Amino acid sequence: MSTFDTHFFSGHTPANPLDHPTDHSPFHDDMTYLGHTPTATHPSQPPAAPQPFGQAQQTGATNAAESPFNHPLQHPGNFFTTPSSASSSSHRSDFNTGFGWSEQNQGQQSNGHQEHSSGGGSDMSSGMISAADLVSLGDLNNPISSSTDPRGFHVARPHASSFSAHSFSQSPMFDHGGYLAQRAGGFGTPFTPNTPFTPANAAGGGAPQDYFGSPTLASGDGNPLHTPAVAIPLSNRRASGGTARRPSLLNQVTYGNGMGMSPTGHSPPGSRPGSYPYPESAIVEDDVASMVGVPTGFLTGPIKGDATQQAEKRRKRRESHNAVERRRRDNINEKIKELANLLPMEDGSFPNVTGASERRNSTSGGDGEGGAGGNKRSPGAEAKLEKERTNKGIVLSKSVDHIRYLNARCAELEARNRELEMVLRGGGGNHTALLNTQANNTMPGVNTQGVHHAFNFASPFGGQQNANCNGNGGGGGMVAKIKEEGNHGSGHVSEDEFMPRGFGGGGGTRLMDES
Amino acid sequence: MSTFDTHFFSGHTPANPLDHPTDHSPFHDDMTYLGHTPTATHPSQPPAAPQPFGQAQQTGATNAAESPFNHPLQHPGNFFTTPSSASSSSHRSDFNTGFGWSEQNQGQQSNGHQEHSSGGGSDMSSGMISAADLVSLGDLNNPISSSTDPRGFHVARPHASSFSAHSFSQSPMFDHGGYLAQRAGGFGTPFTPNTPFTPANAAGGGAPQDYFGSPTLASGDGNPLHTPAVAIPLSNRRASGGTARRPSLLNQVTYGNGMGMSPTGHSPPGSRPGSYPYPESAIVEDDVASMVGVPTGFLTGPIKGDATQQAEKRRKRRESHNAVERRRRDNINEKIKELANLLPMEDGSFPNVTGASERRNSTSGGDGEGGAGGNKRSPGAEAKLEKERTNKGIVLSKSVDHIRYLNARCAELEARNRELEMVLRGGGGNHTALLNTQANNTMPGVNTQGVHHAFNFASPFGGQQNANCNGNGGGGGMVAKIKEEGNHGSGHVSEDEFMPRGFGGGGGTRLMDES
DNA sequence: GTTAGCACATGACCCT
DNA sequence: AGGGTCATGTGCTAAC
Repeated sequence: MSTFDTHFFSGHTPANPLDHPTDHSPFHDDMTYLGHTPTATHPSQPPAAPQPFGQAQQTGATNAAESPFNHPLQHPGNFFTTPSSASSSSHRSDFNTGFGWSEQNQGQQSNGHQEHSSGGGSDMSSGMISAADLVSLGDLNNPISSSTDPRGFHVARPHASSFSAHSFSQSPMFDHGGYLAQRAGGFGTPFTPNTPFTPANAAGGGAPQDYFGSPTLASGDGNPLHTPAVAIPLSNRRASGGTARRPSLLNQVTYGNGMGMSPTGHSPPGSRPGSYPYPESAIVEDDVASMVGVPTGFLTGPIKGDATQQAEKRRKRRESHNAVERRRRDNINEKIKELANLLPMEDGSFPNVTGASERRNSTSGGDGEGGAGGNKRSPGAEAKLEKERTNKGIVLSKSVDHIRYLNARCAELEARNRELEMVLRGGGGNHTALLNTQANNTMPGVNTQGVHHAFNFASPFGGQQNANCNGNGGGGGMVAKIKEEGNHGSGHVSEDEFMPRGFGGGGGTRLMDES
Repeated sequence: MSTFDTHFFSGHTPANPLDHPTDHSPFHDDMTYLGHTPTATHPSQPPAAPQPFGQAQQTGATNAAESPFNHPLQHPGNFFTTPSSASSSSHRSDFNTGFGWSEQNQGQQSNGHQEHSSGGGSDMSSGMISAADLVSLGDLNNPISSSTDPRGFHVARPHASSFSAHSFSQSPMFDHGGYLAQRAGGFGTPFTPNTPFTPANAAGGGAPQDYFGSPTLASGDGNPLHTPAVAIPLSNRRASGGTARRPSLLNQVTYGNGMGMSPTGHSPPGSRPGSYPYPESAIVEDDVASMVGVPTGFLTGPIKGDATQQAEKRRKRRESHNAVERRRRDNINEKIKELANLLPMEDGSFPNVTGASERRNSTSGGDGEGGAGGNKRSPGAEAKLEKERTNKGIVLSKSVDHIRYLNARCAELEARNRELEMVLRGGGGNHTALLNTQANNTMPGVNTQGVHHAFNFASPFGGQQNANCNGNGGGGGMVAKIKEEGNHGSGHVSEDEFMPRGFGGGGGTRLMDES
């Protein structure tokens, strides 16, 4: 058995019925009805050799080829619609151009590994000072020592950070802001009315240190004494905040309102996101001294020796942790993006197919909707569209719906298969009836053919999810049993009224549990 | 057209072929082969009335009924395995008990709406003081005015917060830490060696204020002057950190090592997570004074008037923003949890089915694996198992795989359907051949029956994803075309080596693109 | 000691 | 002006 073939919950093998006194598991049902052995293997099936995680899926691959939707009736595909787009529904042609998903992905997939180290200069990017920092400043006789990760006072001088050169290739794809411009702009980013004093433009405008612009190590002079003379508003120096944020390539193409963007805001195709140092936060003594308004001498003395030790430790740990956390976030975002790529678009196509955006861009005026919209597309439409497209909550919600749909679809197909095989086996002589009657059944869900009676797939995402991909055939009793047990009594978890901004009932998921 | 039926990318209606000069869209393909009109509607299909977002899915509902896996060969179900469990693969029975997923969800879904307000006392929970706070303290003649969201000094006295009573029913389900104990413990939580001085136990141990224990408003005396006399280590008072963290019910059941847990650490079944006030961060003047070690008088004078104005504004916005952000997080987590519930377990069952955990708990020793493990299950096995189970990255990755599998499965079923219908239509007379030969074809992927030749579903998650749920029948050319276009050239986005900790190749997704 | 998981609060940005 | 989304850094925890 492979190292990776470990089963976590495998105490009871499916072959052992003793472990299933009341076996609801669909596992034991007859999948190979009429001798048909499915060949589609589940991803969990083969004990595959260990693979790099990021390569487990092919983001940006032929998602359209995976599309289960081919019929307009079956797949309106309005996966990415929003309630806020209600006003634009009258002229729908406003939104059919400039999607550019594939281009963005192309830009994103260039070079995989990216090393990044913090610059040498004083770390301006994240100036959060914790209360602990201050209390230890004022009350050094009361050290916090019992913690497993004791915090000391941050008197660490700016360091040539050992940012550990973690490799993470993904870039966050859900950046809806204009950080790209500020980041990619680097030094030259001009001040804009809306971005008053970010570290990026602060460094670019006045301070000599290049904390964000350079992807290489120690772009500054490395002299820790070079703390910026200009009093940078420290509201932008917080560690936990929008500072030192990596650009997002997803919106790189579509986002183009130019607000605060330098001409070089768009990084060239070859360039990479994540190529910024992302310096970790570190409080410099001088900074603190100026912050609290006490003379710098207050910080000198025996304090410094101990504090620097602690601070160095803390700093190191913080940086490492930040890198780990960043990788984790990137991974999650990557997965969400893959999910988004697996979801069908409004027209049933898939976002990553090459040519999809070209199709959308090509003949925007040629629609038959009576060109109400015409070309009066607002400049932010694409960005908005992209936002809706890449909203994490929406993507996840649609993914849930999509899986449920696919389950229902599989169940339907299997029922149909069983039907056909039964007829073919010679059970019923009504071949022509089977083949013809359903052709006229254009209304989904009102199927009265007799076989589908156990499953109403008209609203498979309604209250009762009896979509079992192997259908359970005529034996719908088990499904109903599970349904009654698990659903009505204990279901209905999410009761809040929360709806993310861009999320439409557009998903079309209709709940019948509300009754 | 409903308000929610807006199409974002709908400039080209599917009915208009002019918009698709080179139409890759599977939309136009023949889905109703042989007159079979699929009834499974896509979630995006009906222009449903707007629904509360959280109700769009039924978390914890009859997920098992949606299972597409019925055959052991087709679904090993080792979705939640990890490489770290390699050592335990020899005695797999160690991990087959105590899952308790359904119970946890039951506990989580009790009452939906939860109002929470910050307590009246001084806000101890989050004591982060930003650099901006300090710079405005020390350099008040240099106000930060250019920002659209200027930060002032936090001199706001503890306030009966207008925490805006946002309702959010979800609770975070991915809390792998022991926060629950500390939180639920509230007052009585004893000090533990590893949790030196959290606000919770600090409040419980010495300070009279009940900042975390009470779900109701202003559980303290409400007197803002009652700042704690004891010098609480402020390293635990940071806003951006683990403070004021809501408990997670997902691990509530399984997490039981008792580390730092009060006897009442486990909230009763009827109780709710999220019933803690989650006070927003606010720096009190006295706190700051004590923090920086300057006399309180330092903060008095003309400073206070201006600062309080600013601080109040900031505080309000911060609280609102935090609430919004919290809702967003909860929503995302809720969706991920739903995805997790849609994923099959190792044995093919689904986590939320009532009785699943009982099944797992019932006869752990009855496996036929040769009870190597026996009962030597480590106490943290369940927690660990639960962690693996609820790892966000794993869930998302598995979801991607699962969708791809379902697509492949649908395509396979449709091909089979087409096959059967062709035979039934009278095309080929080899009824028996069709019905019998595949029965012996136990090796997936080596199907040589002729119809499946265009699609090799043996490794549908390999390099080329040609799993189209409507199969495109004999016209596999289009799929191949898309494949060639979109995949090899622009695919392969994720190239990093990152693999989340608990994630095994256990997912089994094997990539063939590596060649 | 290292790595990883999570929730959290926050700043920046966006749109309405 | 308010609400929303995002990335970030952090503290805490567990596991290796």
